[in-house]
Amino acid sequence: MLTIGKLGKSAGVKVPTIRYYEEIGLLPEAERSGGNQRLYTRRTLERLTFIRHARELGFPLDAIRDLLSLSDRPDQSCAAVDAIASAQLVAVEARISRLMALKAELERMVTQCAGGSIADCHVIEVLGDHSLCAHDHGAAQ
Amino acid sequence: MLTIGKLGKSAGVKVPTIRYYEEIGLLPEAERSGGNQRLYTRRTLERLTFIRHARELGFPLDAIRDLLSLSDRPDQSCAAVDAIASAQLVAVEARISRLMALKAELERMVTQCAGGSIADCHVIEVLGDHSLCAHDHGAAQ
DNA sequence: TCTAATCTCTCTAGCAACTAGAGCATCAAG
DNA sequence: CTTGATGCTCTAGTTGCTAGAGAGATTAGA
Repeated sequence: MLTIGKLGKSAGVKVPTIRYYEEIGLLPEAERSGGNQRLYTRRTLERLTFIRHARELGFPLDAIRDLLSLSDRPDQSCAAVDAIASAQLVAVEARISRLMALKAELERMVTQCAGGSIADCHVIEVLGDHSLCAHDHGAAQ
Repeated sequence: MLTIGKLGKSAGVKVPTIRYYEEIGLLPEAERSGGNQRLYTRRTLERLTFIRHARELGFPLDAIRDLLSLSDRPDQSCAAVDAIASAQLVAVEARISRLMALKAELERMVTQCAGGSIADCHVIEVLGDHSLCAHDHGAAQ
């Protein structure tokens, strides 16, 4: 059995985060030692590692919750899993394309800065007037 | 003078957001009508438009606060402005490259999904084991 | 002029996904 | 047996808003 600290270290997740995951029901309530400390099995380590990896891949906790409950039903079709992952892929692609537009605009702003006084600063000017933008960047997130 | 609703419509910012910006000191406290309703000048509309545009470009509110106070000192050098914009550019670039790694990994996961049962699902498998990843994606965001 | 619809006001609470800190209790090592 | 690391619970803070309650203000139409 692992204490919360060892579990955190093994999975690469901070201790308060583990308690948070328990609180929101992403991890089951842990067994307790005589002194009321949480004790975990290897099974929970796997589950937490899964969560951490999915978080690294940008999945929101709600999606992870769904993925976890799906992974507990190994005999079912993985279509639902595929749908969640595909949705995440679409979301990531959308964020990338928005960020590319932002990047282009920021580069234009910065390279056109003549390094003079703020009164002539292209950056300030562009920020004050969207119509000076070359690209049609939408709202970021 | 504009009411908060008209100001919001003109600048493309929701009414509660305007009040929030006032609360955190990003907008000055508005004048009030006899009936205690906020009244704004064209000057505030410009300021709010500036804020909205900077937000669309992904600047955090703290950076916007700095940009605004810099833009109030037109005679100073725009080096500080440039630094803020460049930092934002770097941040955007970093997020893009992280997202590209995520995208690659998600694509790999999704395309390798054979469409069978969850027990054989590549997506679930990869999520549970980071060493199956081809790319070294870091943490998202 | 009255009234009904639409603003606007303040206040609190909530979202995601944690992080930080206070003030204790417990545990392992020496 | 003590000491330092780790653990516990609880509250509150982060970012940038959004939603809702319940009340007052304003405005357009009849």
